[in-house]
Amino acid sequence: MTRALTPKGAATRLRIIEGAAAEIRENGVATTTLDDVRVRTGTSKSQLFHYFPEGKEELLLAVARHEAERVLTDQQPHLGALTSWDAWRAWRDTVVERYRRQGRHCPLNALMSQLGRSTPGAQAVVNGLVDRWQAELAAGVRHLQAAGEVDPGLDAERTASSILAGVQGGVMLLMSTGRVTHLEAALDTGIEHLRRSRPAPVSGDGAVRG
Amino acid sequence: MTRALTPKGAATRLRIIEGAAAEIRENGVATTTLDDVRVRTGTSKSQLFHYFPEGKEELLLAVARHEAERVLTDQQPHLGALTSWDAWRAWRDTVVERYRRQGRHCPLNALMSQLGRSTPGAQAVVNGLVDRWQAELAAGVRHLQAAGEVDPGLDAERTASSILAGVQGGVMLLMSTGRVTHLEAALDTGIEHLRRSRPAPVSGDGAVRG
DNA sequence: GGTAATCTGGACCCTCAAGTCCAGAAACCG
DNA sequence: CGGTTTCTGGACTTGAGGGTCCAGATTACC
Repeated sequence: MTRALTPKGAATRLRIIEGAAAEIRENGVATTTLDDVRVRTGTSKSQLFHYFPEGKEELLLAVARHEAERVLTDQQPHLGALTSWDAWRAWRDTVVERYRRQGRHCPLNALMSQLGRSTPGAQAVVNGLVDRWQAELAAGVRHLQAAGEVDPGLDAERTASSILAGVQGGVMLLMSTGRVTHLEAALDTGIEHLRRSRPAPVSGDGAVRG
Repeated sequence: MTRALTPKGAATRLRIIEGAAAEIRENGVATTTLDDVRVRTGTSKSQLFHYFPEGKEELLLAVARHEAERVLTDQQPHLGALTSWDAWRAWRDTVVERYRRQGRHCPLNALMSQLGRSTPGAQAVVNGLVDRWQAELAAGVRHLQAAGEVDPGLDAERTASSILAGVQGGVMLLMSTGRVTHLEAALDTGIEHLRRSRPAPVSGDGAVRG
């Protein structure tokens, strides 16, 4: 992808990406100019184009990749180990907290709007993120199924897909309205749905709750 | 809001809004210029500023209002009469079809990203849309509750909120990935969740399905 | 019909930000 | 070291697009 980059060069490149990401997180992608990035990162125009020959587009794509990575890592370690109801709840809380803090800005969404979703590069970034996210959730569903906590007849991928949609929509509504209630409602409903799916106890155990 | 507008003027103004909306739907807000709108609507620069003195911002806001209205009317008549499971299913199908057709562009989302969500005007548009949408869904939930089809203990607003989040996220994922499965999964899960909440039949009627 | 408003055409301006260029400093490599 | 590549600084070009202006056409209203 990038050829021959001395340590110094790599550091500068990274500094540019992180500076641009911060700038965009604070002021939005629409108002962020290369000059803003230049000033913030203490670089010059030529450096920007040295490391991102395609110009702004390429830089934004790199920032998008960076932000997509953040989205997932910010949910760890919970997202990677959804093996119990408690783990699911911890994950839920982490997500709510993460986005409550982020508030009304969603850098990734903004970036995508800007880049145009049809660009192959943008496409790849978002597809990768969605696929990985959904896979983790599906794995979590399967864990619960294996533990007999969830109806084994449930389609794990489809359920994960629906939970993911709820999270996405909740975040979008948080951005738009400033209220976190949609996100909470979506997460709670999703988990509740899992819980209630528990198969009618074939062998004793009439209790509703574990 | 707008004072003294002759019929002719009103027509021109509307033509501008609709032309701009179409342009944005086709090419995205980021790439749409006033000149594009001008050409498409057969108007001149001075007309644009005559009808939208604040310039592009004001025009985009008008377009956003227009699109927000479309979002709701496109779901009618079903959204307004969610009084039975069949009505809910019809609504579900309408939504899926509507967004499948719309494909990867979401004018409203793009508009919002562009306008900045903090602008009071943009704020009002999206809040109005969300509130009305959620209210209709909540009304639908209450209908089912009144008919004894849904657990009366369920918080109708919160449930509506969660369904709405699912739709929003499903649409966003449709835009990003091009696949409609998330939206379908979210809607189906939401409705399924309502169905399963049905109180254990106190008086006979052991069947699972109506 | 007159006059006062609204409406329209299009040339012009002006800012801002992306992108280019080249020269010079620093780092790598034999 | 000497040559070559990578890296950096900053002035310059370019063009797009939002916004202004004013003169002239059209319409409303008495």
